[in-house]
Amino acid sequence: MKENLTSMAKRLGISVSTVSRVLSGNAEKYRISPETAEKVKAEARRCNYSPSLVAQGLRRQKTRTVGLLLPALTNPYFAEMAGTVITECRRRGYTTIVIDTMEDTATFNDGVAQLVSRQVDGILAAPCGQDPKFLEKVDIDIVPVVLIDRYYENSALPFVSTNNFKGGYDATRFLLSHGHRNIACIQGTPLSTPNNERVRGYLDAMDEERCGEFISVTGNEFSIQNGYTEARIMLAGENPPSAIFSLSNTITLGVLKALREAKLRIPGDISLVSFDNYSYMDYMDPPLTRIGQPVEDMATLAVKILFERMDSRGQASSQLKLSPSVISGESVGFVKPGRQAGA
Amino acid sequence: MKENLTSMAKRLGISVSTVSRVLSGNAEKYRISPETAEKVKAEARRCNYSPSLVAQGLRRQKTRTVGLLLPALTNPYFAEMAGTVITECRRRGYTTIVIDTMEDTATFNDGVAQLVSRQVDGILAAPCGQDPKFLEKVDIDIVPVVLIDRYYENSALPFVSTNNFKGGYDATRFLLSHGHRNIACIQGTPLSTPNNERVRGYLDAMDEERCGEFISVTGNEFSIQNGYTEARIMLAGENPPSAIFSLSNTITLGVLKALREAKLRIPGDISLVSFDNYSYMDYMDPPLTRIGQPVEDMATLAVKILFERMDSRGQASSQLKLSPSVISGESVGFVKPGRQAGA
DNA sequence: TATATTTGCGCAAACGTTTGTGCGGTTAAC
DNA sequence: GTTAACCGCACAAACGTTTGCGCAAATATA
Repeated sequence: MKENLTSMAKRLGISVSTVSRVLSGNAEKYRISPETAEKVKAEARRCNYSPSLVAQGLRRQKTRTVGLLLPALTNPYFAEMAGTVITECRRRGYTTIVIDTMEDTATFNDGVAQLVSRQVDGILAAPCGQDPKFLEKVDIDIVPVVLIDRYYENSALPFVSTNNFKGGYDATRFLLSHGHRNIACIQGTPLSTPNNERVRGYLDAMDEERCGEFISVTGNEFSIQNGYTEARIMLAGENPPSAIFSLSNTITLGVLKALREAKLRIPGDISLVSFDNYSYMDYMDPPLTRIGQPVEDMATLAVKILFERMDSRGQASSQLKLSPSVISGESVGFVKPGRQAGA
Repeated sequence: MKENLTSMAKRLGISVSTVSRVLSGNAEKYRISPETAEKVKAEARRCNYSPSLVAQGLRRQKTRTVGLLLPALTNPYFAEMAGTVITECRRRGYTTIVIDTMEDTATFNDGVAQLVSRQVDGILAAPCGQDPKFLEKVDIDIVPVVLIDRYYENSALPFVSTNNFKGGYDATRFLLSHGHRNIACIQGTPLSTPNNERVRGYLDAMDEERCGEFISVTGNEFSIQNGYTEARIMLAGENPPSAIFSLSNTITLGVLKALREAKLRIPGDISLVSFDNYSYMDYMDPPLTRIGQPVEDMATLAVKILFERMDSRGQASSQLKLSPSVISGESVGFVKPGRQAGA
């Protein structure tokens, strides 16, 4: 049942090399006669032979496989990314090994080691941890690496990411333009580039508008729980914000829970802008105003760049930040001018 | 930089076999002296050797890899499944190759062929298409297969799925118990087992309550678009339902869009129950009443069964249906008794 | 007819492991 | 002082491919 070149060669009474050459499409290159070639192909069809990609991988030192490391597939943002990457790789005849690193640096490093052991031809990663050294070493010595979503500040590793600064900035400006001044920002893990860039955008916008006194950045995780906790603390404080800028879809769900418990109406009592975009957000109460990331474009581009690097290692390292977009919902209201002027 | 047994053996002045035996933990089995063993291990650490899993795979005819085929990673239901499967496999020292079949039978079959070529040690699949023959053949001749979520009616292939019949039945009974009689069901792809079982549950419940005259099953795809279209048609009809039973999260989003456009209030004007459960549904307008599937349990169990079959091929084929749960939201209202009695 | 070229294909090494077998040397048994 | 048992390791084949090289026969050239 498990056919291989040898068994077919034996049956045909010819050598393995001839069979191999025919089936790998090198018949004329090696001057195999059309008749022989046809016989081989027929036999291959007959016993529906499929080559062992393991053996091929060993011999060719190419596995036609790429590795994908993501922090959490349960996050629909990364799930969509994974879907696109897998499909794009498939289009090119490559299969994808996915590793869910669970936001854990050890698991991440382990995963990279696994991929190297498996001799993948390229690695796509949203890294965990702050130290680029390991990945840089892998990239230089072993196999090309392209980062996606998250990247390292001081590294030449190529990446494709959202322009998170712009996202943070635009979101904040959107709130400012509606008269809000006391705008609180609830962040995710403070160690990741996307988070820090979003915060920087928020800070810049606030500063531009001379709202330094209202600046408030809290939270420490991209999770529902974190959003809930921070929102509760905030609402219990003495000068609660008129608007919240939530840095992820998960945080937003937590915030919503807190607001609902506090019986606050959106946008009547408080306004909300969230990072990330999913169709369900149009059906929430109220539909959310949000910052959409071009997930599909990012994934497609990252794959493209990875394959370019796989083809020829000489490429200049591209570091791309794609623009996010503001998607209007109904979760942002106007504040009467002057109302918050005196803090 | 890329170390292997040979290079290390050469440097140590001993044979490859000895190095191999030490590093694969068979030192004492082959009576390698502790001193030699230590030297080898030290050298391996020094040049941080990691074995080529490709070569190992070829020699051992085991790749420590499982293949996972899913219809659409963009669906958070499958994304969560993928996450759990990947993590469970990782726990056991296996990596996972994920294939997104995009609900396409050809892509699915292709994917299975790929996995076979790559000599995965086991396959986990939510199949596309109705013909179990191919997969059965693979399962018997090549590598164990376990189905997940979707399965074949007349096949001995093991599977783990939700008890979709119960889900459909419970959902319908829930609506019936609130006085609804004219309950419309919007289905997904009519060729998949989950869909058909859910519909069967709906039909059974309706029949039990002698509501045969109100039975209405429409739609043909697990998509937002389908939900939207069918809901619109339904509302334009002459005897619109008082409740809708939507067979997936995606369909539900479409239904919501249609209802909103028609300015119908939930549950005031119309009630809604949806299959699938996500935390965001608690924050919708209104929070949805829904049927939750035990995704994580399913995935964990499926992996468990797969590994049992991988260990010893003799296992009895287990076919499991896990119970779904009704999660109460606020999208179902009471109907005044008798109101719909006369159709 | 003798030489050169081409045609069609097989040999064998290599990719990096694993593992059955066997060999020389030390130690034990008698 | 034989023979037996054991210890520590090396040899080589195998897993299923790919591919450089070369060989014999056929054909072309002179």
